[in-house]
Amino acid sequence: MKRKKPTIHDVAAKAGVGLGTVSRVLNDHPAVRHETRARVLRAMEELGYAPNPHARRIAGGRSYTVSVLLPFVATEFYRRLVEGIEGVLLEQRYDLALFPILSLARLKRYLENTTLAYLTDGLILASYDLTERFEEGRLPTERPVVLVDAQNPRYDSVYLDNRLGGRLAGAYLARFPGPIFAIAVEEEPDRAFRRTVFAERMAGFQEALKEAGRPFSPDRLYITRHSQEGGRLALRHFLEKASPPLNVFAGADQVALGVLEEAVRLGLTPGRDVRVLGFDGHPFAEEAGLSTIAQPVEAMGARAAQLLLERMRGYQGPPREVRFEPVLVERASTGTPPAALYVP
Amino acid sequence: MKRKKPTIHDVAAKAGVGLGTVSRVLNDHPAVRHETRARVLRAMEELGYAPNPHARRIAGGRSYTVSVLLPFVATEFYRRLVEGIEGVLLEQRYDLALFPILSLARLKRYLENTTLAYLTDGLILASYDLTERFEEGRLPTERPVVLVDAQNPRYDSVYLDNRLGGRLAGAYLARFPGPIFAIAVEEEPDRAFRRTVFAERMAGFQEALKEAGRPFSPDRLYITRHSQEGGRLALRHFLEKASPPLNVFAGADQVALGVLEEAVRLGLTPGRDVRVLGFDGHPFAEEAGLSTIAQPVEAMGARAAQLLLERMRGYQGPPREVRFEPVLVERASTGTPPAALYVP
DNA sequence: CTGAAAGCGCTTACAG
DNA sequence: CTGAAAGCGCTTACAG
Repeated sequence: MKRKKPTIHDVAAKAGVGLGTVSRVLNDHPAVRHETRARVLRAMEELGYAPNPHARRIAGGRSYTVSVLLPFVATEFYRRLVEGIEGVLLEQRYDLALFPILSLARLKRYLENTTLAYLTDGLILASYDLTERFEEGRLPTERPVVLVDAQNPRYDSVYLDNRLGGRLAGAYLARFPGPIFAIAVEEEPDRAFRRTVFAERMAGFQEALKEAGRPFSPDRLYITRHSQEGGRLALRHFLEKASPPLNVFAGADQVALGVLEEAVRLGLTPGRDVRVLGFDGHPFAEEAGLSTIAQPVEAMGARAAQLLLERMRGYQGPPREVRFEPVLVERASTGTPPAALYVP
Repeated sequence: MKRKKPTIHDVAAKAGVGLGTVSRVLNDHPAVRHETRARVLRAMEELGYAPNPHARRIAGGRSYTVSVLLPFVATEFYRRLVEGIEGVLLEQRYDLALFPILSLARLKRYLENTTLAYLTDGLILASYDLTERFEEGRLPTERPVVLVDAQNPRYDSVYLDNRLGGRLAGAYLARFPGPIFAIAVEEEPDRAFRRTVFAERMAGFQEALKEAGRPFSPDRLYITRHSQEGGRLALRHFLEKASPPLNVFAGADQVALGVLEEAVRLGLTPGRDVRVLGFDGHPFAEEAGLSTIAQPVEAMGARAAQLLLERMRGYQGPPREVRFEPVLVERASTGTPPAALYVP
């Protein structure tokens, strides 16, 4: 019933060419005549050929795989990031292996030389601040490493200017009447990761408010974990301190969504009684009509993958820094027409 | 500086044996004299030899890898489950590849024959109810499949008796004076997964309460997402309906933790003013002194891995069902001495 | 631009 | 119990 999977030999025979030629077609080698390539491609098609990645790995002496180490938090941010990385990698016939870092012990194990992650040609490390965990702030690996959503002078780093995002948020909300509140997101203390992005957002936010002549008072800050319910609690808290209309900057879209949810539950009108501004620009924010500071997460992932690919191909230059800028997107939750871009 | 990694040839030469013998030692083949084995092992040690998994895969014609497909939710439950699975797999020199199912589209892609997950020798599917998504409730793959935290008559299934867990909770809380409340956990509607475990827990809970002569009234149920803040909101809600002391069953430890947190914030004493019972038996529950219905997650994962390994080795019998039973663990949050096991 | 050959590092019958 | 050989499905110089 099930015949054996076709191999490169079958393709070569069918196309009437040598093995090497088939391999070249597979690898997009330029030195193949157009017509030959077409013939090989057709043979593959007809045979239903799919290359065996393991054979490729042993013959090529590489793994054709990139490890992505990321915090074990299932948020939309990482979904988008992985999507961005994967897009670039698959195009180059690289596989992506995900290593959720459940603990620091596990991160170290990942880097041991007997482990899967180690057998990989390069790694992308997301959101991890290296300096505090490893000696000299270097990972114990000789493979190329690229950081994303993090920064370190020793590695190529792709990151968002979170402070600028906070500034955009502050400058924007300062235009509205009514008191201004903010929700900061706090990480679980027992995580292997400590992120500074939320603190940076808040710092930029307070900076901009001050410059606008509306300094932020600390008692208008609510701190919660990264959950929608956290946003609900925050709004309740704010409403004990002030009456609508009020303005809320949430450090993450998901939390902002909770503010919106609670506002509606309480019979308040978002965009009028409660103006809500999120941070992230996730797709669900658009559906919810949530104004937000959008970050190009997929593009950041893609860029990180490109930098890594270059390193894996031998690029030896000094560490590179790629800084992305967030953008304010206005929607109904701040009472403005949907999808309009705010240009200061 | 960096010499080439040693191969099986180097080991064979150093130990003064043939290639085959080294391979046999690697694979725990019984037909190797004890002394020979020791010699080979020593040679490996001295050389710092580590087998190349890719070579193994192509020579053996198998991937020596198991795919674990699981929902993209980073909870303690999945951390424990993966740990249990991995323990068994690594022992047998199998690798584990994690595939977080970000969407249904992605699940389908995982099963396509060009994709990584497909190249695997078997798969473990966690928490997924197949029947509603695929024709005839079968996955489009010919590899062995084992379900864990889920049940389907067509596949080996390893699961917890969640209803029993709910019953234990109900029978236990019925012993205490004061009103009884419950918190049900709801899944995000847009997830590719729909889990029935939380509903089963609640059904068992209400069943037991009824049998105890203390039927549960629907207005004492609060529904929230799986977050600690959800527990905080729930307790606030309950306190609007009744005064302490009151009893709360939370469908998940994390939510129960939020109840505890809020109780303390409000100056109430857990175990006296508010009795809280969780569900899961996660390590953090012990630290928090949280009474809970404990499930042996690691053991469930390990069992699933064993069943799969048997199938991969050719076992052809009919689908097997392995049912695990939860256990009530009493701690301070219900006012009882820590770590005592409740035996009805 | 293309073919034939060597080789990647293992596993697996097959003899002995 | 053990060795020598064939083979897994590719990639990569090397000729031409």
